[in-house]
Amino acid sequence: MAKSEDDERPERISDAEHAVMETLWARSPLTAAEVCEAVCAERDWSLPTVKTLLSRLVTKQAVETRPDGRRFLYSPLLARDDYVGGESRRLMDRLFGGRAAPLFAHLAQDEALTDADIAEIEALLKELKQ
Amino acid sequence: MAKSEDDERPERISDAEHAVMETLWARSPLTAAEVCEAVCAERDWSLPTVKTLLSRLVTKQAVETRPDGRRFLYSPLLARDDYVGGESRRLMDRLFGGRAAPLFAHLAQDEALTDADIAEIEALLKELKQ
DNA sequence: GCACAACGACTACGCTTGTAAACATTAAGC
DNA sequence: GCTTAATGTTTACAAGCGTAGTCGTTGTGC
Repeated sequence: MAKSEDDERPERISDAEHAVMETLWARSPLTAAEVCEAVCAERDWSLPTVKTLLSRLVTKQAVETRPDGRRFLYSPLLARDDYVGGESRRLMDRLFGGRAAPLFAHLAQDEALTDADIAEIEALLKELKQ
Repeated sequence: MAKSEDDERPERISDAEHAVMETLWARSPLTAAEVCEAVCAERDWSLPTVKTLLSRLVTKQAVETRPDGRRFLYSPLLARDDYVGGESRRLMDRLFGGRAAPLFAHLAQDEALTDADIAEIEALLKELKQ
C-alpha cells in the first residue's frame, strides 16, 4: 500500500549513531570536530569514528550537510520526535502487542515511576479526557 | 570492579532470537522442531535457522536444555518479565532520560493510546496512589 | 611558493546477526 | 545388520556495526 520504492523507509539508526544524533538534536549545525568535542569524551571515541558515523547517517538520510568553505556543517534531517516515536512504537509492538497500557503497567510494577511521573501522567490523562 | 567472569551480565538478545524466546515463553519445554513449527511459518525460517538461534540462546544462557532421549527440550531461563523490563528501561534511559512521564507523553501525543488504554492506566494510577 | 594542518572519502577489520548448509551421530524400521 | 530419518554441532557467509587508520585535497601561515 503506497510503498513505492522511492519511499524512503527510514533505515534503522544504530546505537552509536544515535549518540551522534542526540548531539545534533541538542545543537546544530555543527562541524564534525564540534560533534566530536561534544560526544568523544563521554563515549571515548576518536574523531575518525565520529566522521564515520556522520557519513553513515548522511547515507541513511538522517543527517544533511551544508558546505561551509572546505568543510561540512551537519544538521539532523530526521526529527527527534519522529525517531523517538518510531522507537517507542517498535518496543510497544514487539513486547506489548502494540498496546500502551501493558507497557505502562510494567513500568508501574517495576517501580520505575516516580511521584513526579505519576503526577505528570495524571495531568496528561486529565487533558486527554476532555 | 566486582566483575568476575562468572558474573553473568545478561548478553543482549537479538531480534530474531527474541522471536524464538516468545515461542518458548508461550509454551515450554519444546523441541527444536516444535519451536520451528510455531515460528517458521510467520518468519519464513527454516529449521536450521531455528537451531542456530536456539544454540545462540543457550550460549547466552537465556535458554536451557534438558535431554530427552537423543534430543533436547528447550525452556526459557530468562523470564519474560525480566527481558521486557530490561528492554523497557533501556528505551526509557536512552530516549527519555530515564523518566517514564515523557515516554507516556509521547505516546499520548502520537495518539497511540486507545480509550481502553486510558481507562486501564487510570485504574493503575488509582492503585498506585493508595 | 611550500610545508603543514584540517577535512572529507575510502578502506579496514573484528564482532554480531540473520540465514542456512554440511556433517556427525544415533535411534528406529526393515 | 544396514539404511534412513531425526537431531545437535560445526561451519559459512553476507550485511551491519563499532572503531579507527590512511589517502587525497585544499586552505593557510610563513
